[in-house]
Amino acid sequence: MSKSSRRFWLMKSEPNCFSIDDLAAMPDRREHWDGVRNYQARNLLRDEIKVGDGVLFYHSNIPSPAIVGVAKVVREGYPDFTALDPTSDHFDPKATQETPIWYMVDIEYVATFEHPLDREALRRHPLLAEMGVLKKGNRLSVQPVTFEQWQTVLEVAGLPHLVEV
DNA sequence: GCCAACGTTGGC
DNA sequence: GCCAACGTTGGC
Repeated sequence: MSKSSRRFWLMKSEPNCFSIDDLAAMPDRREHWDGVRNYQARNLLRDEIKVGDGVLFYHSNIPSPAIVGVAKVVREGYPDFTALDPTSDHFDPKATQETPIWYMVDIEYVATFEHPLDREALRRHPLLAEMGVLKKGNRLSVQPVTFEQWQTVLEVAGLPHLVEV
């Protein structure tokens, strides 16, 4: 098989909450992507996102929102235990062991861009201007990215060798 | 801080 | 099942 079946995603995080530096600083450079409380994103985490998929790490809710680096999926959808934890900010009283409702995946740090790709840079590029993250009102915290967009982001970021990582 | 867009909730 | 009210997201 010449074409791999892996897919590509963009995941948003507020860096004040969890940044790419935080991911890189984890002991094994891995962390679970918890706290997603939107059904559309939940369905992606539970059903679509597979081990080996590529992740564009996006920092939101800051003066200059941007794609700041790359990660990869190392564990597929499993119940988001923070929904069961009454002390968690992400606690959901409707979630139970039997019906967890919310799911998460684990990702592993791959690289940080020397120069983050901000929204202006994305808009400037014909292939990237179509990305969901640029669309007005798009609030999905996990969203699909095409291979072409993935490849282009890595090329623009000066890390073309990571396209196949 | 503003506000548009969106998702969820709950009365009816 | 409709829809208004509300809360949240997130760029600017």
